[in-house]
Parts: sequence; structure tokens; C-alpha cells
Amino acid sequence: MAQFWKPGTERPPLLDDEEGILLYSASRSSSSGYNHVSIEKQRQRLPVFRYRTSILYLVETHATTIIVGETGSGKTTQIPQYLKEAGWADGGRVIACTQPRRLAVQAVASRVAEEMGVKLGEEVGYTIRFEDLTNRDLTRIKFLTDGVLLREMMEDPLLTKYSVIMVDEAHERSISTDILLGLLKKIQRRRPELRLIISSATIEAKSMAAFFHNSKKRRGLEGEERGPKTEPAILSVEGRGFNVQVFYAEEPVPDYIQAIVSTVMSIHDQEPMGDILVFLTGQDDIDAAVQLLTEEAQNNGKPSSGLVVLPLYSGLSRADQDLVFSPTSRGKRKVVISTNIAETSLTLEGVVYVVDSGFSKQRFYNPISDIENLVVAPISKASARQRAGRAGRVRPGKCYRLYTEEHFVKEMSAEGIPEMQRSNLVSCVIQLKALGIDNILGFDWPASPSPEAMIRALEVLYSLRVLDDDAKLTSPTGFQIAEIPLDPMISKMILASNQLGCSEEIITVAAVLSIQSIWISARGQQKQLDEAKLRFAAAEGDHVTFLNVYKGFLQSGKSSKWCNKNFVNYHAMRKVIEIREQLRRIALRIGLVLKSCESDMQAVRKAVTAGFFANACRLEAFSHSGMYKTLRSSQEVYIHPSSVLFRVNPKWVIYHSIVSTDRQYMRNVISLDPSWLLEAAPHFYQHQQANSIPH
DNA sequence: GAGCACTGC
Repeated sequence: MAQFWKPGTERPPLLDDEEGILLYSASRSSSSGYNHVSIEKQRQRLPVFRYRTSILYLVETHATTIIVGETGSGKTTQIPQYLKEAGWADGGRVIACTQPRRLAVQAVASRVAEEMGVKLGEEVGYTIRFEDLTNRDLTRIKFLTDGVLLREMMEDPLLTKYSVIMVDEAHERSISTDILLGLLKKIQRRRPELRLIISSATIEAKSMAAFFHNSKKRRGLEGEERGPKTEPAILSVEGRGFNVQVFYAEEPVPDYIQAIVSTVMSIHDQEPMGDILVFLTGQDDIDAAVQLLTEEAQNNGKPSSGLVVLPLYSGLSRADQDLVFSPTSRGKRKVVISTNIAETSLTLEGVVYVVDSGFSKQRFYNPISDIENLVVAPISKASARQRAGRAGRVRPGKCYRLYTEEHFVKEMSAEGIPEMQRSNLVSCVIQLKALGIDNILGFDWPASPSPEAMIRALEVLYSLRVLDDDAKLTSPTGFQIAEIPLDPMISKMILASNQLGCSEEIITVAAVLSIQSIWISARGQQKQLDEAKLRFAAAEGDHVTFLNVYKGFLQSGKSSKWCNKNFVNYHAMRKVIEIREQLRRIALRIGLVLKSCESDMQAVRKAVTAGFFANACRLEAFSHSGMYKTLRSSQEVYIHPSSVLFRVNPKWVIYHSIVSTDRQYMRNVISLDPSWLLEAAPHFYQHQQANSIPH
């Protein structure tokens, strides 16, 4: 059994994306009827209210204000209202507040509309992909995802309609937040009247302030006293979370699944009621832990019989995910074993105990091989605090860390590596180019990506004929591709389909490729899933198989029953329809002609080749193990067993992506004729023609 | 015959 001790008194700051929304709803339900508290009273009770005047003063006098706010401080819902009350939305101007996630945008916007007593979509509105609930003439406070605001910059690079832009959850450091921060800093120089509010966690506040501290004086303002101060202001607002007591393992834990089982069992046996949330890395570990714990609880006789053990990860069906939100019956204790999804994206009420493995799966990008890997790695201190905070939402809680305090203090980094420094930058570079940022290598980022990754992205875009010899966007190809909100290789495939007469089919393929999976994750029902797949399987490969599934879905009248019968994920298919519809509109806007090639799958395969020529592979001549080598760099790769071409092993294939485990597996594969490579990308393959491509 | 942290446009 794992042993813990308590080091002094640590009170983890509680960061949360919902920003007190749940506290509101709790007080509403408890006060319904006799103890009614007016919305105005509720607003005044929030910690942020005490800082109203200071915040307005700082925003008035500083170009950038950094707000450090903890859970339930109310900053997200209140600050935009304070700004509006102070006149920042007068004269047709708009106050913007960005969020990293769609759900948060919707939740916060509807709460603010309710508080202001206005109809959502009028004075208060929101915009997320596929959904614009704003009114050009009426909306004064607008919530949106940071990705949407970036897209808006393509129409209006200086974001002229906004008087104040609040970037919320900036400490999460997503790629779009970082690009946005870099661009907003540039806009500030051109628009001294614009005000920025950056909401951030404690650790990040100083580096954020340093980033926005503009040492260069603005032209025309030297010696003059007008205009806001360029040095950012920092203001801290306390939260409303409960105290969480933190315990560390005495010794390093050799097997964290086993440690989780014993820790959960001892909490269950010794601690008062309250649900347990366990953070693990991925599906495999979670399923193993759920099974072990369930067995343990059954063997352990009566004190443990009240455990309800549930897994939580994004690959679960919607129904299985919803189980973790259903209330437990009296005398039962819920144990949810989760990935990082419960760290920020989903909030579980009723959690009093958190068990933290100290690890998560993180993406790392290798610009040399151009491959992104998922690796189990230690989390940051910030992440550990965030996890602990999940125990203090309803009452004081406890957090059990399955690592030593020494490890926490000495080994764990203060904050995680920003996504920007762990990713392929192709989409990011094209977006900046489209905004007229020519000197990509000299761009002022909150965290600079490696030059290798930048150069690799420029190379890929050059090979796609998106950038010319001077690294400028080509016309029309480069500009058209920048308009399409997808990976540039997919966008290039769409453009090619226009000439090949198969755009109707290719936008379907593009929509399917841009979501996780269209199949139901079928643990334990693998055989049935494989059989279902065979009903749609096409000899050409996975892309054509997707077209068959899509056709079947339409013929069924978009039926969820049909989906379940065929192991197709109904929610994924709804998303495919939405994305496809958006792509259709964009295609028409950029001047493409929508045309079906009917049953000419050669056209479809050629279009795929036009976008993904760099991912072409050849089967090794004497290989019976299905080994392929990439044409570009002679890397050893294999067709993933989930592909319809697994064991079919056509001589030439193109893959959509690589999953690396013990081998490099190609996911989503299509066969091709190698002569198409020269047709699609002569510049890329000419020099290889002599030795590798037959003609 | 094997494996997919999480967002977002």
C-alpha cells in the first residue's frame, strides 16, 4: 500500500475554465424559492468585484493588463461587463473575450447574457466554428474561440471593431493562443487605443508581462505623455476554491497502476464519502486500472463493495462518457479514472479526492523525421496543481501524488512546454503568411519554436507550391489554401480535385480525415468491427472506404441506428456533415466548381496524391513482412492493421499519417500509380526519378 | 494482427 506524508501546508491555486459558473448554478438551486438572491447581489459576492475599480483604472491607463485569477474569481463573466458599464463598448465598439474551447465560449456567453437580462445573440453573443450567434449592429460583448479570432484577422488584420480584447486561459499556451498573443502585440503598435487583458496563471504572469513590455517607443509619441503606459500591469484576484491537502509518496512508485489500486482502496476504506478522480495517461492504462480495481473491490468484501469504477477518455462513446456524470446511488462512491480530459475540458462535481500519477501523454514533434510522437512524460508543476484543484470544488479535499515531494520540487518543470514547441508548424506558418507576416523566422513569439521546425514547415509549403522562391504566398494557390481551415496538405488535395473533377468526393474525404475516427471504438468487439468495415472496404484503400461509409450514411437518412449497426460513430458522422458543409461553402467562395466524378476513383486517388505526394511509400521487393520504405527518406514503415489495405500490401501507397509505437504504422492508406507522383510534384520527385520511380 | 493525451479553424 502506498504511504503518504504531508509536507507543511500547501494550498494549490485552483485554476478553472468554467470560472465560477458552477458556483452560480449551485447557489441558484439552493436558493430557489425562499432565499432568493438577486443576480446583482450574486455578482457583487464574487471575489473579482472588489477589484472592479482597480481593473477599470488599470485598463484605462495601461495598454496591457495581466489578470491572475483563480477558480471562481468570476473574472471571465464579470470583466467584460465592467468594461461595458464603463463605456468601452460605446460608439459601436465591441469587447471581445477569447477562450480555448468551444464549450467554454457557449457557457460563459449564455451566463453573461442571463446576468445582463438580454437575449443571447443580441447585446451579448458568441462565435465558434459552425455557429455565429452575434448581431453586427447589436452585439457589444462577444465571446469567441481564439482560433475564430485568428480567422477574423484575415478579413480585418487590425481587428478594428474591438476596443478591448481579453485573452482568457492564456497560461494553457495552445498554438492559437500563442499566435494570437504574438499578433496582438504587433497590433498594439499600430493601434495605441486598443486594450489587452491577458488572463493567466501565477507562474506565467511575469513572463507574459515581459513579453508585452514594449521597449521600443511608438513613433510620434516620444516625449509625449498621452496614450496608455506600455508596461503591463499585473493584478491578482483570489479564487473561491476550497483548501486541498496534498500528500506525496514516501518512495518513488515502481508501478503506478498498482499504486493507484492500493491508494484508491485505502481512501475508500478510511476516508469519509466523496468521489475519487484518478489521473492516468491513456486508454490502455485506464482500462487496466479499471479492471484491477473492480476485481479488488469485489474480493475485498463489504467495506469496498460500494465502489463504482468508471473510465473516462475522449475515445469513449458519448453514452459511456455520460456515465461519469450520473449521480451515484446512496452509499456508493464513484471512482473516475481519467486522462487529461478531466484536467481542463470536463468538470466532475462531487470530487473530493484526487489521485495523480504524475504523468500524461504529450505530443512531441521531430522536425528532422517530420513525425509527431505521443510520449508518456512527467507533467509540470502547474499541471499537478491544476489536478489537485479538482478535489476542492465542493468542499475541502485531498490530493494524493504518486511521486515524492523531492521529485515535485526538483524534477518537475514549473510549466509545460508550449504546444508551439512540440508541433508541426505548417498550418501556423501559412496563417502568418496570409496575414502578411513575411519574416516568419524573426516573428516575436511568446515562445519561439525551433528554427528546424520552422524551416521544415517552410520546405513543406514550398513543395506544395503554397510558397514561392521568395517564401511569399503563391497566387492563387497559396491564398486559396490559406482560406481553407485545414492542414495545407488536405487543402492542396481539395484544390487538385477541382481540376480532376472530383471535388464533391474529395471534400467528403477531407472532412473525414480531419476528425479522429469515424468508427466506434470497439474494445472487445474487434471482430465485429472488422466485419463491419469489410462491408465498406474498397480495394483502392481507406479514403475510398470513407466515401462508401458516407454514401451509406446518407442513404440511411443519416440514421443513428444505421450507424450503431455498422460500428460507425454517429456523432463523428454528424461532424463530418458539418465540416463538409463548411468546406463546400469555402470551396465556392474561392472559386472552385463542385463536381462529382461518379465512380471514377482514379481521379480521387490522383487528388490525394497531389496533396500527399511527400508521403509516398514503396513495398520492399523481397519483404514478406509488409515492410515499406518512404520515398522521401527511406524510413521503414508498415500499414496499420486497422487499414483496409492491411495484408493487401499494394506495391505503392500514400499514407495520411504515421502512428509510431514499436514500429511506424501508416494510418489511412491509399494505393497509387507511381507515375502520378511525377505528374503531381515533378519538382519534388525529379531528382529521385532515376533510381526510385519507374516511368 | 494492433492501438489512438487534448483542443481548435
